[in-house]
Amino acid sequence: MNGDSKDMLKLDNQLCFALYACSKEIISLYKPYLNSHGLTYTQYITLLVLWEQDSLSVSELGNKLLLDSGTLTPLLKKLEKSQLIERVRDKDDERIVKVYLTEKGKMLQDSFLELPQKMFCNSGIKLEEAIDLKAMLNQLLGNIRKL
Amino acid sequence: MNGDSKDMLKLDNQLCFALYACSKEIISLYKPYLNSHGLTYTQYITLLVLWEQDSLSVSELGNKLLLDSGTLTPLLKKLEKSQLIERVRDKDDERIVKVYLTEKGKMLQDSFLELPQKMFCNSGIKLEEAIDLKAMLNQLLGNIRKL
DNA sequence: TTATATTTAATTGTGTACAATATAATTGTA
DNA sequence: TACAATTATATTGTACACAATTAAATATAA
Repeated sequence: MNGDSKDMLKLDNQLCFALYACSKEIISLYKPYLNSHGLTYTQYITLLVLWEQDSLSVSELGNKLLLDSGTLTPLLKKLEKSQLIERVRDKDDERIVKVYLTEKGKMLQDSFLELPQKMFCNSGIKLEEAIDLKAMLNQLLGNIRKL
Repeated sequence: MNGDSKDMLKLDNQLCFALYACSKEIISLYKPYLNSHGLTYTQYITLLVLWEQDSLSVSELGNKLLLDSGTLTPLLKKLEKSQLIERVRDKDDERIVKVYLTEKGKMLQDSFLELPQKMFCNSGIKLEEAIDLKAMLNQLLGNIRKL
């Protein structure tokens, strides 16, 4: 009984560590591609959201990316400094800062159109498995965020 | 064609983001339990390894946890300050720092014996799914680390 | 309408992560 | 034995990540 409990505490039996490690390792596969454009992974997924829907507020970005203003504010300032986005305080509600892609930011999307395919190949995973895996992750994420 | 490429770039189609988000959210479920013992998640998994096998070097810990000395050195110093471990430079090879659990560090394991079960319930995932999910993650991790 | 509450970003502080570099100890080899 | 190459850890610098707090703007209620 106590032995079972100790077994469950082994690193290799931790689903959470598998997630944590996998996440980091996959992100590290992105780095060569992203670095060559001066981007980090977090900056990249922020751009993914904006390419899909421009002119979001900081909190809307945070809701989609599951990041708070403590992470996003400095990150967005960096993207602004590299002239990929603009941060504009909303005229109607001055609490809100809206984020807009610049022309340079919009154009940058073209450089990444092939990246998902490239990353998929790098991962060496089968399409079926990738679909299953993502479905399970999304369901798990849904469970957690309902709490 | 171009439309497909843009679809693939949507955040919701990114396996990597699902992993990244899931990892963070599950870790956040651990926080209440860990904080009450003054631990972070990374400190916790470091202790998991040491509870399984005491007296590892910094690089051995790093190999298991997929962390480098830049992360581990300050983390281990914090665990040492809270008297859960000791860092001892190896007599035979002075390059090596070995990490030992203190009595207090060994005892602490008892406080966490029920945590895996608790976390599993919190996640709301089915046992079968958790097993499948971990198997897929470990295989993916294996693929990546073979590159 | 004025006081209170809520919302939104920004700031501060702590703790990872990791690349790049530094330093010291050890090993391999001419 | 010297000395170059390697190994192990530590340090530095940059960038998240998030809790807690602050501050400003807006909404709500008495």
